[in-house]
Amino acid sequence: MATLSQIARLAGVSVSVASRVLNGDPKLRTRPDTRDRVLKAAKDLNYTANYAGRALRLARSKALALIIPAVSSPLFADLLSGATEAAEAQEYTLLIGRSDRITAGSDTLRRLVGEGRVDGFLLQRSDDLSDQALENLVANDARIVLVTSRTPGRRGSVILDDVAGARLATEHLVSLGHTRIGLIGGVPSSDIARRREQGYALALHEANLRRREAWVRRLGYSPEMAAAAMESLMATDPRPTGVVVANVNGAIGALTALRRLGIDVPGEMSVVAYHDEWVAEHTWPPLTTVKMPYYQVGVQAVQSLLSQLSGSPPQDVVVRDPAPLLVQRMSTAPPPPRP
Amino acid sequence: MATLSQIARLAGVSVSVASRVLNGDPKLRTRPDTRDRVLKAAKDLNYTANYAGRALRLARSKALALIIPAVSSPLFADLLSGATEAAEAQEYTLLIGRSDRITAGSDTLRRLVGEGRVDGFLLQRSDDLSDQALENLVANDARIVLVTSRTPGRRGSVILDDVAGARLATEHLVSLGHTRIGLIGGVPSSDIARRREQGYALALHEANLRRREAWVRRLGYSPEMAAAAMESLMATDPRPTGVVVANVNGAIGALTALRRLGIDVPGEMSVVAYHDEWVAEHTWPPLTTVKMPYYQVGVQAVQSLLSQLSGSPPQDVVVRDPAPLLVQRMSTAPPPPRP
DNA sequence: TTGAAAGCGCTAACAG
DNA sequence: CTGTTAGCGCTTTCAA
Repeated sequence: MATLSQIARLAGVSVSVASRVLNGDPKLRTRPDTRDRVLKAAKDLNYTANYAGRALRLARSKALALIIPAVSSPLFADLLSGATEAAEAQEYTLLIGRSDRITAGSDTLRRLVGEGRVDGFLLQRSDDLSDQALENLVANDARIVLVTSRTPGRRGSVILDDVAGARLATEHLVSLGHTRIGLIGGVPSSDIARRREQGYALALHEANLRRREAWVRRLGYSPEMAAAAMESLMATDPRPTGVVVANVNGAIGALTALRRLGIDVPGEMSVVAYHDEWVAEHTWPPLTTVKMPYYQVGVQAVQSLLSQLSGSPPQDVVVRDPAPLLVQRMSTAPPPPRP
Repeated sequence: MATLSQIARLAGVSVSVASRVLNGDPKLRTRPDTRDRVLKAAKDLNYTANYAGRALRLARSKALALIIPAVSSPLFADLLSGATEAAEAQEYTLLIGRSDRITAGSDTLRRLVGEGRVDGFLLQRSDDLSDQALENLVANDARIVLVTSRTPGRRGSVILDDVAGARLATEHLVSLGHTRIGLIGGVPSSDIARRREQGYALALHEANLRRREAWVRRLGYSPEMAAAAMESLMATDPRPTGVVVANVNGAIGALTALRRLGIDVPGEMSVVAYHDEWVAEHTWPPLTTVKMPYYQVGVQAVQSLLSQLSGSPPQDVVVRDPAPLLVQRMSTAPPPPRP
């Protein structure tokens, strides 16, 4: 590849002029034709600035890393698209990492920025990283923003409006006439799970419905865990007629469990899921979901990170736009008539 | 972060010694205690070599990019894991890009390596990039390996054993007693699709079954396309009693179509899918699939790329290990009795 | 056994 | 309006 000095030589100028022309330095005044010669030389030699040279000089890599737990969830695509889009708009490159590698004692994060490979991180924690471990890990490092989760001891996060989302899901069941509504939620240690449960509780409260501890399960979001949760919910008496599953992938597992038990959906049991993704259209029955602005979380997260990197104090933001949207499909219906 | 010269100063040696100690230069002979002082200093200052400095000096970034079309397919996770694992084993970093951005005229690829951000690529083409466009794009660039696809004019690829996989899927239906077997395949311009169709044809041939053009569809792998294909297959007369769908995500769509049509699976129609993924366990009925070594393709691809980068001539490799595996679930059964 | 020094490609302060 | 120059952090040749 061509280097700056080759451009300069070809254009008959010094490297510094070439550099400034190519970077569009605003406070540079040149004769139009010098400028043109440089531009032409760059085009002729098909010049692209060497990344390492620039990074070394500027002490910035213009790269960010997105660290996420599970790349096998289709949900992840939205977040990634948003982040990629926003990063590219600012001429940043995005690296993907897996957060199951990020354990309490690991220095993966520190190493990546220590090496200068990336300027900062978007970190979506995995559920088995405790608040304490997380805080130790990220300390008050302004080069990190937490995605979808927050932790008390630390600023710099962007999350969904989980209470609004879970509330909308619950209200949907309420509006169909359900009075016995269960929740298949995340693990209790997760702030995300707690917010979603709060939304659920809020909707029940406003509908004057009793919230029964026997109808809530907190095993986690995986299809397997949610399936187990659903099975145990079905063993309660009386059992719920509708359930909100706090994650689509879990809802898919829950549907499987119901099928195994021979329970008709939505005839005997309604299921509404938090989050929407393409698979939800193809389950049986197709899942009624609440679509959350996950893409926008990605966008906002890189914007937050970039502004932290340029010195602004870390903020905790919650993305409310677009608002949670109920995508009505076929897994929900009025409850069966009381015998 | 600490720099080499800080280490050197702290250890009371020159930067050159520090560098060589830290890099484990084999032809360096030092007094044990000099070595120890350097190591200790590095540990005390928590040293990590600056990435840009090294990249600039060595003119290599130690980073690779994986460019794929659809990040929303759970399948992708396997490929990514394999590639990541293999890359990290060689101390390379992996970048993810989306190949829908890589259009015929685009210079995204050239720019990424032109800038020196990455040393090379794994490229999984999107179906709508023609052979010709692809060849123009990648020319004979040794910094690229094609993943899951190949193109006649070019060496340097790693693919699955698609004919074996599709054949296994088809044989499964044959062994259940099906004689009227359809195929929902990829678009005709795709070499991948052609190989899978070949495997299908081969199995039919060996079973002395007639291959009917009316029973094959070539619309593509998306759930929507496969659903459309399935619908039109069901309009044939006589219609097939079993169908192999050349991609899981397509199979999920195909199941949806069958449900819309009120056709019982596997009672009236058996469905077997190429590729396995977690969602396949949770469809209704759970999908019988052929699991392909996708993870290993990821591993092999970075190995191939790395060896191309170090000068070996590009090879075309097909991953056969582990062999395609039939994962029997509930979407396949013997054909209905002939009336 | 160790050190000095050059130079990778780039930007920016400063000088003309 | 344009050029000279220092230096980012690193590896490596060469000399001591």
